[in-house]
Amino acid sequence: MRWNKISDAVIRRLPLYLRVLDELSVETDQELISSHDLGEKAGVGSALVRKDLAWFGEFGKQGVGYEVGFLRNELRKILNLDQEIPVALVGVGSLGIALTRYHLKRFEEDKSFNLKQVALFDIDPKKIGTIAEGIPVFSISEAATKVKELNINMVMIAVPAEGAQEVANVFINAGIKGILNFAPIKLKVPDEIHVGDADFALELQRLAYYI
Amino acid sequence: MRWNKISDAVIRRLPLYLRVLDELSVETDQELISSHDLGEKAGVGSALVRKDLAWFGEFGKQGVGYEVGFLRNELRKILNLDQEIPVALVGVGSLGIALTRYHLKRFEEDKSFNLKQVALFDIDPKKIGTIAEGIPVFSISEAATKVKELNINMVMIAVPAEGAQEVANVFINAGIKGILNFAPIKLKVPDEIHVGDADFALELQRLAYYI
DNA sequence: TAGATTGTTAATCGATTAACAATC
DNA sequence: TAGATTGTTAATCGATTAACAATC
Repeated sequence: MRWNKISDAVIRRLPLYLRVLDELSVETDQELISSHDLGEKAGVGSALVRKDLAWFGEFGKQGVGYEVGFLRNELRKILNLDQEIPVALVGVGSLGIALTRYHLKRFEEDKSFNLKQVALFDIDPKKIGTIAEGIPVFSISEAATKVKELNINMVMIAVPAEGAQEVANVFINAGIKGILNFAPIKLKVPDEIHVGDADFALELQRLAYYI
Repeated sequence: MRWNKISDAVIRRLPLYLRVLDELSVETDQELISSHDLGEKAGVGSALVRKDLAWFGEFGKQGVGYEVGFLRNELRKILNLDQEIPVALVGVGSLGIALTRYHLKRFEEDKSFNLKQVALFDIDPKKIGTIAEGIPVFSISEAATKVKELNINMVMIAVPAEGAQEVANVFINAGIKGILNFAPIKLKVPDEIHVGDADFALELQRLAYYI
């Protein structure tokens, strides 16, 4: 990476900060923010905010704080969100469709959300070749071709648990770098592939503990 | 709680272990599992598996391992999943509907997923009073009544960001204990309320860093 | 100048891992 | 009995917080 081995705990908070800065620049004309305020809005201590940002540069001014627009821009660059990132989704079921709609809405509304959904994949012949929510549905057998053609480097997997590992393998072989996995299964992937888990059932079960 | 102050990091792994044990008892007739194997399938070190479980009791036998069925049962009890837990969802948009379908499927297929969706809520008069996916849609103004009547103690919030905090407030006042929040906003809640964040856009943005 | 807030170092806190005696 | 694996303690590792000199 461009900065050597910054902890994932740090990276996870950057989108949180970015979200706060986006809100600020849309909803207010506030031009400066302190680490204290930014932390409060993001749910993070102010010292940690400063430490996180300091990994990437000196973005603030002593006695003043951080410039909202500038910091927002820097965070976008760090997260590669200053360019449009093509993303695909596999599994055109009701969850897949809903995620796609939600994604499209987010892409329209939120200027920093530069992840563009460009392709859908499924195995159902009835779905392949159709257009869903304005996005073409391809066969999973076309993965390698389409990943290259459309420059896709991230996929969301929204297929049943049984198929998820196989789908992951196919797309990893096709050359993608990141997976957001909605299936209730622990994917086995090579070290260089990053996986985000988005199985909301796990989270619900965790919350049940505290009832 | 029944065990005093066990770290949330521990609690988060329990549903992971439970998922592995569920698979095992459905797909194989394996009756014993070692902390090593359980850890491998859950993506956790074996020492940590033993330490996590040891917080709640002595569930294993030296030289033998853990009984799959027994441990599964114990984990269910610990997570309160040995009883049906009534859950509601707020926001009957396409995301809400998809989550509901997914939830219902999961509830049918997965014996340990004892979280039952019993009510939907929305503000749209056209939706209120209807039945979606077999579940009645109530007005958010009925929250207090329905939460008591149906014994709801967890809600999933799938409304736009602008409305999420207000919805959270209403349901917290109605007496719920846990929130699974799909809206892209940091909810402010009292200490005793537990919130799970399920904004998949944040996770996608994180993954973008590693491209 | 006086007040505020950064960037950074040192101190603390918590979580994971290693190791091993106990024992099935 | 010999081999395996637990439960648990001690060691390590990493992440967060406190504190403060530098400086806007």
